[in-house]
Amino acid sequence: MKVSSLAKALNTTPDTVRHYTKIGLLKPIKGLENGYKFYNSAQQQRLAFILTARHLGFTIKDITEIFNETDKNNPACPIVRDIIEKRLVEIEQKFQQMQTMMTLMQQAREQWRNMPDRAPDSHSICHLIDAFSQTQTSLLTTKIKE
Amino acid sequence: MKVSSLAKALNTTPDTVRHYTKIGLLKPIKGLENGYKFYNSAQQQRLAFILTARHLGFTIKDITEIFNETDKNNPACPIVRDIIEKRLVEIEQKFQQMQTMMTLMQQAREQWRNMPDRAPDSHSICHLIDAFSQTQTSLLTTKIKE
DNA sequence: TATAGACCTAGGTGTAACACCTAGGTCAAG
DNA sequence: CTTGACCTAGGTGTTACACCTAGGTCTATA
Repeated sequence: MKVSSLAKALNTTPDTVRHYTKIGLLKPIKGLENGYKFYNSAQQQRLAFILTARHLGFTIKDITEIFNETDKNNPACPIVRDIIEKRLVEIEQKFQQMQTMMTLMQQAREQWRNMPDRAPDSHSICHLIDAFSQTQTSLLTTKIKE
Repeated sequence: MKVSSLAKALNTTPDTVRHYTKIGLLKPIKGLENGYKFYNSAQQQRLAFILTARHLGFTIKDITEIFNETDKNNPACPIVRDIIEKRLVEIEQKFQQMQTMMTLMQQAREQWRNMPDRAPDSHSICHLIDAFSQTQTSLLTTKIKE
């Protein structure tokens, strides 16, 4: 199989296949005459593995480490279990941060509905933004708490 | 104010201040003798603005566009309202995607608890990962639906 | 006054995982 | 024989900084 057919078969892009090849995750056979790369079914299996792992939040580095073991016939399972724990901690944290930001943005949108447009002046570049500065929001929080 | 004191004052890093300066968002005055950069209160205001906008999910490009207007004394409010809408759509979408991935990862972690370690063989690199391949999961979904 | 320690500069590199572009070679069909 | 679809290697762009380097500056102290 050549690049594009492999990509199509596994529902990804030729560029992605080339990328994985370039960084050594896939090892096609190079045609002697024209330099074209050919992927056999073992390589197809590898690509399928990579795509699934990426789908599960594994990084390219993670996958490289896994292949380092499996290529020596060592089981990857222990590493895989470790990795998912790490990546889950990370994603859960990012998820929280994202939610926090999203909520703030939604608050801003709502609050701004009732605020007029205003030209910038010496003490404010844009009062909409100003209303959400750290100092302003802490004042707000304080007020709410009172 | 020099770089570090400005950074400290607004609770950010000297590198961030230098970065914003390099890309033209901040315009300090350069000391003639030693080339040190000095930030006045207008620049401090700009930095505060940038930090708040970043906090609200605005990109550097967004902020650049805003300054393009405010520097001509045009109101930034209409742009600001537009931007938050765009960024909210984006973040809400990413949030969903992230949640989907996170849920899948959590499912994997649970499911893997009951699965043994296994060495790689010719038809499987790691059966834990395999269990979540597109084809496998669609089979699973099908089974569940039946 | 010499020096150490804290600060500053400009400029470069690294990050993640590809997407996209370029210039040029290859292949199959009509 | 040409056209169109495919391939190659290699380079750039994306985001917002963090970090590093080599070298100059400032200040307090011994």
